[in-house]
Amino acid sequence: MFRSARTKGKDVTDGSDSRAVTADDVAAKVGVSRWTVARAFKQDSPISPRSRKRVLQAALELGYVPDLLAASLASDKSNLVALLVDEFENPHKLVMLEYLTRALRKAGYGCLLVNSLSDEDAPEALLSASQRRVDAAVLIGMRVNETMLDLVIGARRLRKLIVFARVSTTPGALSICCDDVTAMGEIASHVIARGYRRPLFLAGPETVSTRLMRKETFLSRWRQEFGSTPPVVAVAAYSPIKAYEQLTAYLKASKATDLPDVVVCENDALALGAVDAVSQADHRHKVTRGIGVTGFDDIPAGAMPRYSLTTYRQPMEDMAAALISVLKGEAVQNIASMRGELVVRQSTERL
Amino acid sequence: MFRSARTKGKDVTDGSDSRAVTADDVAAKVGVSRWTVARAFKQDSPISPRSRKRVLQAALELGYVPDLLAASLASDKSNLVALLVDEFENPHKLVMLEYLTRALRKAGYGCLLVNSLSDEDAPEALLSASQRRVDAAVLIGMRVNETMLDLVIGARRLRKLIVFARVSTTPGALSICCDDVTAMGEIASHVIARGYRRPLFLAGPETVSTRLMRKETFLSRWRQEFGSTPPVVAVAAYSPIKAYEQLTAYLKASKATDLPDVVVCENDALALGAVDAVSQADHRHKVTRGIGVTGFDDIPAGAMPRYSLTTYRQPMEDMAAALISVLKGEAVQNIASMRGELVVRQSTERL
DNA sequence: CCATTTTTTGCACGCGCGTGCAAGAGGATT
DNA sequence: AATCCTCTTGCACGCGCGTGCAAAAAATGG
Repeated sequence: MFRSARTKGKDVTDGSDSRAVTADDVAAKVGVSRWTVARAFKQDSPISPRSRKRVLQAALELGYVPDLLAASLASDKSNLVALLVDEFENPHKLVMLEYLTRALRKAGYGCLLVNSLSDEDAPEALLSASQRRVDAAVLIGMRVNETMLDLVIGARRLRKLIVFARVSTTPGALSICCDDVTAMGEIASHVIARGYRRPLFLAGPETVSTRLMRKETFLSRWRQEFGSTPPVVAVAAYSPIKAYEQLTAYLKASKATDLPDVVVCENDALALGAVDAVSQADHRHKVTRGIGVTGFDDIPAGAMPRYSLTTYRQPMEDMAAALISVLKGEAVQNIASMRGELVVRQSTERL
Repeated sequence: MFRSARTKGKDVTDGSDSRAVTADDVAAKVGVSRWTVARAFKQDSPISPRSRKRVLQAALELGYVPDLLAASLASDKSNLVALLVDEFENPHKLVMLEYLTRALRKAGYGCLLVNSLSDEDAPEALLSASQRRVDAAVLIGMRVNETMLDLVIGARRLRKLIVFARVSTTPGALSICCDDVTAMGEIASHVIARGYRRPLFLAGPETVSTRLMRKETFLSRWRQEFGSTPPVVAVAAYSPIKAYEQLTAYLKASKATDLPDVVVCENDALALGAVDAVSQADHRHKVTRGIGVTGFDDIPAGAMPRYSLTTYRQPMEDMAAALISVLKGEAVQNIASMRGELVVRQSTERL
């Protein structure tokens, strides 16, 4: 009862009252209204240079920064983008995360990373993202699922659904990726030019890889060129280990005359395993050392001298930039058919 | 002027008005108040089973889910955790992200992934996270920086600062990691037991690795055991390539009699490069094939037959669980000295 | 059947900031 | 000096939900 008026003031002694400083505090200190403070923090808003300077100065002293949460609620724009990832075994995911988080942060967006625990969990993952009012959801190397679409279209919480690094013809979902057909065409040409004639295609899980045109492209190109269809091995997951195991088993089971002379892989994760499988000392006396290998993605590990993997680099920088443009509502050219480049290394060097 | 009252209603025809459905909508449909709707979605709240059922049913039909953004603002609890990552070259980062995002999501937290672009950028990264009112910021394998602490302590926006997988004695920052001393002790014992006697320690960037006790532990243990201090090579970054290059250069420059018989690495990222460097055909006629290598982290690539790396696995599951406990405000035992396990593979098998 | 307890429901107020518009200040013009 | 225009500032209202408490309803006991 004896506590005087200053109890409510903010100069309570040590300032250990844990309330965060708001725009009102800054406004009071400078002697302007809260809205002027807000203007000082927003580019291109009508405010006198003098006021802005004083406000920013005071904000600095008080340690004020605008609360994006409140801003999101009020403006109905969160500047938050959900990144949905369904598996973390493929090292390329880390590369994508690096590029995306970098680009998004520079553009002023926050990233909500959502681990889509399993396939069935995907819709729930998307839902949990939408509950945070994200401006867009980006599926990183994931495919869209019917339930997910219903969710998006149904409850209108999600403004944009973007499929990154994978084609998607699903209406309502925008896809940012490079042109698999052209890319795999380049790989095929390279393989052919190097003189390989008995390719084996190493694909990912059937259900997933149907979405990638890589296999189709390679096979049909080969048919067209040589009239025969190369064998295909479908690996159970995009993981080097699995690829290693399955390819090793395949090689062991093959007759010496049926051995491939090159293994064309759907991506680098598989290719790393393939290189390992191929470079084993022997497979029941069959020499596989000279077998070539190609990948797709150009992950850092592939550049190691030990792998030295011939692969195809997707234009990540451009793809990330395209994402930003899409978020800002700008139109983007060739958004689903960007061009990358073939990276030739020793894994396709004939001995 | 002629538009009647229904203009404002929500039965405008096709429902294409993009406003998301709120608790009020559900409440109206069921014939209860908004608060009852809220209760239906919250565990352990006083609500009759009947009401809850009806509300949830209506919510399902309308496609309603609570808006976490508004909830955060109102409750001053965002259930959002910022994950700060400063580099994406170390594959172990992906492993950590997987464990953390999984555990956090299961516990009902969202993850804000922030790419701390550079060392100087770290404070700003942290600031940008705090602007979203995160309940905690987790530095993944990053070290705390003075400016960051000021920020945290100064503006009281950040409730918790957690350093994951790295020790930190900084007051105000809580560290969740395994006991480097014990861990490296096990590695040292293993190396000694295997009969290696001329170790080389491969460390990361000087400024960073001083925070890790691994180097110190190994060196002092060796001194204690044999009275001599092993040589150290500090690699410029935790990247396999860099490690490969620098170790290769070192081996080339060494006299044949000075070659190490084992390379003890600060982590797997370095160790992968080390294995590659060591297993080269020759270094100016010096045979390095038999040199052992040890790592730290147990990244997936190390398990590949080609590397088959002896390493130390951190108890990621427990560490993630510990993080959850910390977030919930529970006390955790041995939070900075958890136990992992030595994983022995062929890279320390004497020929 | 009424008093009492327990369960269930409703509500005022606030979280921190954006939007759109109107009022005020300052300068230039006639 | 009065007028007009431009630059700058202030404000009412709302975003969707949580908190704490009070009112209402249902259940219990005698």
